Amino acid sequence: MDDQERRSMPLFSIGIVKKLTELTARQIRYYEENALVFPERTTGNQRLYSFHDVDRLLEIKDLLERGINLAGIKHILTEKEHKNPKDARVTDKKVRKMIRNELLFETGKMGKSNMLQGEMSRFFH
DNA sequence: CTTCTTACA
DNA sequence: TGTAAGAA
Repeated sequence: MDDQERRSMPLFSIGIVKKLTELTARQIRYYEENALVFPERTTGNQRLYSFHDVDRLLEIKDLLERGINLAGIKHILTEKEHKNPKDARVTDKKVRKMIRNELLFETGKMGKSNMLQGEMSRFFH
């Protein structure tokens, strides 16, 4: 099995992930509700996170600390998946640009409240 | 004892 | 987000 498979292997309980990410169980579950991470489940319905999931959570945590909301983070992560179907990574330059735009959006410097998904997409490109 | 879901401050 | 409840 290759690296990709290993990184996607469901291995950690939410308790381990809490320690690894420094996030609360509440947050970890909440981000799942918002489709930011997709942990597997055991037969007993227990969540199992992979290295990939942990990486995503750390990224979410970082973005959150930069003042970006879940919607913005979702777009950024979705963009990365779109641009990186496999491994190729998004340039730091592009990430900074998306973060800057998100911050502007948040600050409301361009009339926030109800920007539609379509506009949001164009906004990020 | 840990985790899950649901609901409420 | 935190936390309480009751179940698993």
